[in-house]
Amino acid sequence: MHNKMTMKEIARRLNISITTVSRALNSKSDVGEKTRQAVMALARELDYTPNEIAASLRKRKSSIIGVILPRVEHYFFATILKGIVSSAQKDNFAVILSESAHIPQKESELVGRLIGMNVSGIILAPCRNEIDISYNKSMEKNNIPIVLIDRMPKNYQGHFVKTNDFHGAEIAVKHLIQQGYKKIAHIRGHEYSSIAEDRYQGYCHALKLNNMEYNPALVKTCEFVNKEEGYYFTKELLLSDDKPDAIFTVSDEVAMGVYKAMGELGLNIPVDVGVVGYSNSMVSNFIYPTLSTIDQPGIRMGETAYEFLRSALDDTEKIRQKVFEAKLLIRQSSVRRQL
Amino acid sequence: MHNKMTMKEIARRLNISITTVSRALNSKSDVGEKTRQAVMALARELDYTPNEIAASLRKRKSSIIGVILPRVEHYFFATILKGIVSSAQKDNFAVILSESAHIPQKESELVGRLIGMNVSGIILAPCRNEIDISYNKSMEKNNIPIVLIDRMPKNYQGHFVKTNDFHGAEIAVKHLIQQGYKKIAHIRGHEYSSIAEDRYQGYCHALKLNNMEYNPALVKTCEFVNKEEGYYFTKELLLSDDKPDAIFTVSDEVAMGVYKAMGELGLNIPVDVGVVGYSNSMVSNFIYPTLSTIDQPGIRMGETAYEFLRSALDDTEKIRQKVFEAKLLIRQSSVRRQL
DNA sequence: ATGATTTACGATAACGTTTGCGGCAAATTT
DNA sequence: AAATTTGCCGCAAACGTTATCGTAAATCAT
Repeated sequence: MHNKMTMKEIARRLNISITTVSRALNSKSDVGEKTRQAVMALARELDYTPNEIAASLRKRKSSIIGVILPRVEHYFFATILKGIVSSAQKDNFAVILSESAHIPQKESELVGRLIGMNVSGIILAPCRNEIDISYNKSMEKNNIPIVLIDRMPKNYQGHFVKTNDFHGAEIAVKHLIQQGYKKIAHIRGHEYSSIAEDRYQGYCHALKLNNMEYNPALVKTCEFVNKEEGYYFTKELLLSDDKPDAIFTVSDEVAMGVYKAMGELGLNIPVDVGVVGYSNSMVSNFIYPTLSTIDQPGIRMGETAYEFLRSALDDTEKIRQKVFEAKLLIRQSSVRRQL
Repeated sequence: MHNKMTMKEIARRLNISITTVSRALNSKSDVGEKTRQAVMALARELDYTPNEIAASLRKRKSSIIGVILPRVEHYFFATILKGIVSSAQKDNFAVILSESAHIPQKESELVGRLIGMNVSGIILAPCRNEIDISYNKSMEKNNIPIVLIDRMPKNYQGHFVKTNDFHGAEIAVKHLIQQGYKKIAHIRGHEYSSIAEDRYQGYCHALKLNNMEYNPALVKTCEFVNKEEGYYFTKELLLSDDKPDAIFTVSDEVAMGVYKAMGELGLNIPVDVGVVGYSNSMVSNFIYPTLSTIDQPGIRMGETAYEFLRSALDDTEKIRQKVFEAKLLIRQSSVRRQL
């Protein structure tokens, strides 16, 4: 069990000051070429690894960014994470990952802890669309830049990266209409989720554009946004008087429940009922029939969020915002003529 | 832009020493009840968040653990990560996540950086099964405990959490045999991956146990272990003279390629060819026909790895090892009588 | 040659904590 | 009543860096 190498030790062995060692290793000016070489060589030989903790204490900022996601194992968030981690790694930035589990209070706590760790910035996928304390804590009080991803409060003014959920829903529903479906239901997410709200609005907008009547009985609101609810609401919808002939769901996962219910009811997708999901999860392309869905470029969103954060560290004025356009992937579940 | 709250500031306002503030906040002894209350109250009021960077510099250890995974967006790893993050959060431990991208040298670099960040331990899913430098760097030289997860070098002696890949493969193949399949192919992973090797050995073992001939032409080795290779090798297998009537794949993802190839060849699963995958990915239960596969409890593995690491921090002697038993999930893709 | 600038380095003080040591009352024991 | 323990607290030194400032020597311009 070796003792840990420090600059002090290198300085001692070379008979120079710690200051010089520091300068040499960080390739700053104010250090002679020979001494720099000597320091570098010895550092390599002794397998010196800089103590970034100490450095960031002194510099009052770290090369660590914090990431807070509602759920880490969820595929879409996992791809966002991938984008963040892989691009952060190129810059030698570390990523501290935490999970809010969709609990606003936890989210706020986590922001506090991240600040305590001197992270130089935070990427946050908020659980709700409220004006939130987390944001204030980070940005205004501690001057740590924050980039919101995927969801965000209304009238939010800061950095963000999202997809155009309104438009995504709109083209999904428009597509169903073009396929000849007449009564299109929507299984949506909570009211306090900005993405669910946007998708719902997009759904309404598409109906209006095509002179189709809006029927509140055809809109169901999930609590947990999972398969079980998709299953439950599909049964409810299809066993009611107002039987829809198409269902647009807020997520692919919910659509999985729709499929299951359809199977039990002996209904054919897409002949009897058309289905369009949201997110282009792995599953959607392999399920039978393949599920039409809206593609969200998770990895690129993660990368972009990281880049925004990085540049916000230097230039604090400019506000960076990016809306990725949603893309409709037409597959079997919504194409009537196919059969 | 407020200035950051520090113990010094709290001390100044209460006219006491920083020492006392520290002791009060960390609820140590040697501090009076009234002063403790006062400190706590003021800290809350000022929204003080401790600077953990400074603390961990002084204490020479942090409440941060490092996690290195080959790929973060891969479902199985994402579930492991979930297990780690959610249990770490309960202890107020932070998780630094990095990705080795299956590159051993990167893996080794990352271990170095994590050590530089004073992490108190590392959970590592190694890319290869070589005796690796990363491990030595962490454990022996710096005395930072490390827990390997999922894969590991041969003859590895330290802490680990894995599943019984040998047995998993064995029961998968045994199941195919019991279903009456006679020529069972195996699409496997790299030789230098311990899990691929174990599964391959399990495959061989099951054949031997059932007096079935081992035919090297029926074993294909992937380079990247993805859909494309599954597709490619399936075509190769089924267009050859030695046409198998069942395929056991090293992962569900590879099995996706198998499905695609089957579709193009007009072959029915499971009638013409039986398929069993590995990992119980989300997809497997929704694809048509549903894919029989081996379940790996990713979340529990992550949780266990974290617990091992935590307890290794206190008790450095004991070596902790856990092998989760693999579980066969029989679904449609391997059940012949169904049709 | 003389002054002005540049180069290369060191001494010192931070950054915000924790901790060993010691002080000094009050409380308790002998 | 003296001796000891206990409770509460502060001083000062760390932890391993980096930033600021100063300074001797070397180089430059005049």
